Amino acid sequence: MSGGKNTGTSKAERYIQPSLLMALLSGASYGYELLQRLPDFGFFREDVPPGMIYRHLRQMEEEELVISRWEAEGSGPAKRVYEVTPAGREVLEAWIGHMENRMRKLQDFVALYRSRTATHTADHCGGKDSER
Amino acid sequence: MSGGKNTGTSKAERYIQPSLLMALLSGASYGYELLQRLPDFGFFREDVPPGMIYRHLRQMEEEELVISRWEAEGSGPAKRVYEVTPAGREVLEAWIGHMENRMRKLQDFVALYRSRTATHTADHCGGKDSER
DNA sequence: TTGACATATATCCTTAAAGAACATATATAC
DNA sequence: GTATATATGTTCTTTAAGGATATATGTCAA
Repeated sequence: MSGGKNTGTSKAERYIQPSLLMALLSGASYGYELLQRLPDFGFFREDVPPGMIYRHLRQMEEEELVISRWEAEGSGPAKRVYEVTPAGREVLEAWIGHMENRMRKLQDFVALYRSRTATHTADHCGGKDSER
Repeated sequence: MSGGKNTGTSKAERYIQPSLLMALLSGASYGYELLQRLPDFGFFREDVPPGMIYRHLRQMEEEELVISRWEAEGSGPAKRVYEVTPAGREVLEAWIGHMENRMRKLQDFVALYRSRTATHTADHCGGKDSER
């Protein structure tokens, strides 16, 4: 087959930025650790491409959503430890609003679908919420 | 301005394919009409780039999610009228499942945010599962 | 002490999708 | 017959994700 037929589940939005901000909300962290914590937020599969994380962290620092400092203490090579700024918190808050808005739209869409595909075989069309 | 600072609301997923399938669910239609109906589903702004719609319709036909026929009746130029196929219905159903899944993840994320930013000014820090 | 391995960060390249501009064709009204 | 609204289609550019790879450093064992 040449096509491939991606049935239904195409590439979804990753929400990388809000996930990173959320992770940093509970305390400073660094790229390598964030790599392992990010999947917990639900928007990633198990393996997160490292380049993407570092790229985003840099970009976020440029936008002053986070600040970084080098930390040489501890074992292993030095880490660049990031911390979220007040501006970062605001942006995360905005992301939350954006997500709630998105949730509402998804809910409306699903509800519309349900109402349009409701089984019309019953003798009466009583409630529209006869689902499991 | 050099930076740009896209604060919080970056480019969101458009859900073009499910929107098109949904629109066709209630009856056959064609590109030019769909252009005007798509914003009703909430995932588009007012103006939908026409090229995008035709591109998607074509691709969906190649995947056999829709079928088209030329219709010369009526006024104006001939229209390519699309109809959703059984396979298309299945894919829409899959999209709905995907959306519900996404909704759940968004809900979890927002709930997590709320729990982490809850005002800690209260006199006790009870359990970690004090969610409503 | 040196070689292997885990940790940690950074850069580059390719691909896929969106966005936008542009091109084509036809029927109808004037 | 010419202008305009309808209708479809193509092409180009930009952007972000995904993936591969490069670099550097500390730890541990032989």
